[in-house]
Amino acid sequence: MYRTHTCGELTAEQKGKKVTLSGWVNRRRDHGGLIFIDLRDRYGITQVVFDPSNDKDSHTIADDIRPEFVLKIEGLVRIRPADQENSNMNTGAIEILGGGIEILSRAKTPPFEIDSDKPVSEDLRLKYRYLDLRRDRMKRNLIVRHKLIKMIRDLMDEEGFLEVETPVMIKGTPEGSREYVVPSRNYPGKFFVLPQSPQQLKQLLMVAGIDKYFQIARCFRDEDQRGDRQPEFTQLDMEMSFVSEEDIMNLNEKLVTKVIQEITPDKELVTKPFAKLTWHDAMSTYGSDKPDIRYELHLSDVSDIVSGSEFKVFSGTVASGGVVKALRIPDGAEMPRSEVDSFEDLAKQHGAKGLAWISLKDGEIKGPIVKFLSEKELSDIKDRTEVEEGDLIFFAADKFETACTVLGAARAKVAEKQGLIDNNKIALAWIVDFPLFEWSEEEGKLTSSHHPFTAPKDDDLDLLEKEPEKVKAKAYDLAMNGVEIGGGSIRIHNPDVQSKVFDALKISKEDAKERFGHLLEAFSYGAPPHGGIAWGLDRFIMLLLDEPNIREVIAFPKDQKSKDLLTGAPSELPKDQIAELHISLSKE
RNA sequence: GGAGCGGUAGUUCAGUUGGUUAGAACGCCUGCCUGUCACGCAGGAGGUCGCGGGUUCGAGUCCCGUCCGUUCCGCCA
Repeated sequence: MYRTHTCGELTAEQKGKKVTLSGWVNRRRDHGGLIFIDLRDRYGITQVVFDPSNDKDSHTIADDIRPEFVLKIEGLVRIRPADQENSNMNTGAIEILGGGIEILSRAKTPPFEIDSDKPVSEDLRLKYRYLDLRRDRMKRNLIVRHKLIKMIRDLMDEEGFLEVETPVMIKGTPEGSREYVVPSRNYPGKFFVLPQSPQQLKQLLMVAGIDKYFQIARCFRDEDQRGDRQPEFTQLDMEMSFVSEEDIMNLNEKLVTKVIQEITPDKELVTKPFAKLTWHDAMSTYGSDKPDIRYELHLSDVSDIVSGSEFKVFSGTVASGGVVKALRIPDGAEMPRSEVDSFEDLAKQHGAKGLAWISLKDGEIKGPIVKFLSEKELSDIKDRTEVEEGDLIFFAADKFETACTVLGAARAKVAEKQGLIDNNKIALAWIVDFPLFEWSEEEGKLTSSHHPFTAPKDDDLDLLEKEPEKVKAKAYDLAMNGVEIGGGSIRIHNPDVQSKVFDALKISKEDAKERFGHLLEAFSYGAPPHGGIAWGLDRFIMLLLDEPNIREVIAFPKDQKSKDLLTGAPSELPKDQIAELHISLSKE
């Protein structure tokens, strides 16, 4: 028998008991006479002491062992001597008097210290992920992740949902993100793809009458990575029949709230109920469609004030249908020039041509653009932005979305710099009334903001043909502390509406049939009104654990170039295997 | 595809204006130590300064190129 107990459970209650523990050597302290070994497993750490006067042989072996050796240790549980308790350890009241030691496995010196929270570069951690996972931080993250997913499964079950697994090899329907492609040995020139989400399959389940479906679903996207994106990631995917937007939001609000309260009881959920913002208001007020509403700092719209201004950058933008937005930076007037420049760089990164500013110092308005603005304009701007002595105001003049986004980025940067963000708070906001379509410069046509099955608002149905860009969607995103953690919609179940949407997207009937025929046909056999939502589970866990990126909550993540540094994937395949798949590789 | 930051000992980093033998901490190795728990003490080993080229009497340091990592933009229905 390898163990009678784990390394995390022994207390004074087991005093005098003969026990066997197995685990890794966390640390060894050799006092010449006494040798202390901290033995570690998934559950905790227990101190073992080897005393030559008690057992000479064990002491001799203990002398030879090193960190990360795997040991089986037998011994007696005993209370530590007075004043020798360690209150930092769960097992700190006791120790094992080592009476037998077997080296189950020797270990090389690890490339980084396991028993330390000192930073280690991430490529090294990923290459030796199995060692990284021994460390407290990652162990904790995996445990929390497990708890959270188990809790979700239980809650969904209580709500009457059925978990249904959907295939991971599906038909490619190029629309949106790039798909990972799987060749098929039996069908030359034909391919499966991995799902970006189980979207169409869950809608088919609604047609099948499953009514309330959910799945902890692996999804795949062959796009460039970010701190909160991975090529494969996990969604809590759900779909319901006979529901409204409110039904779905209410249910999810209940779930999210319960999970947060259970998993992070120390955090304060400051939005009860969740905030609800229209997409337009979120953009206009916070400069983001996933705003962090833990702090104020609102954008103002000064378009009307400067529409007739001599400053052509402003008046010209308004004349051509754009807007002029303003962001007040508290105490920004003392900002060094270099910092103002850094905001301008940020603005340019987000598509702005520039970033104008004025400041209020000693009761006087200063700044390079002041001379172009009239007294009245300046005083109206002061009133509108509620600027105070010592503040600075940034202006962005551009198309609505660009102007808002630019100042939204500035807003986030200011909040970060000025420490306005309280990490013990959680703020959740529903973002609703998204535009159904958005203009794609690249494709020169409208594309779906969400996906082509998203239902338009009932009131906007008349606009579908004439002014599709004004149509709002029955869609909703959930933003948590400035991160999008979920999104969904009511789907179209009416063939007429669907075909109008395809028209607006310039998807021909043939095209639609080729790509979505299976779904459209299914809808012709009695489709219930339905809708759903998907959470980005990794992101959600990341936020709850205060981790800076999604990789910290995934056991074996890819790096930013979508490589697996541990196994070396992706890798080349033998020529005959390639040939069998009817693929030829282009030569550079 | 683009931009920023980074790459120096096993690890995390420092390295001044270009100047002798490239340092620190932790880790590792050896010895001593019977109550430590980040044990302590003494000693030691350990470096292609990512790679290639250039400037220079002299390059970790400056220039060019390149590779890798990371963050952001594009992209992500």
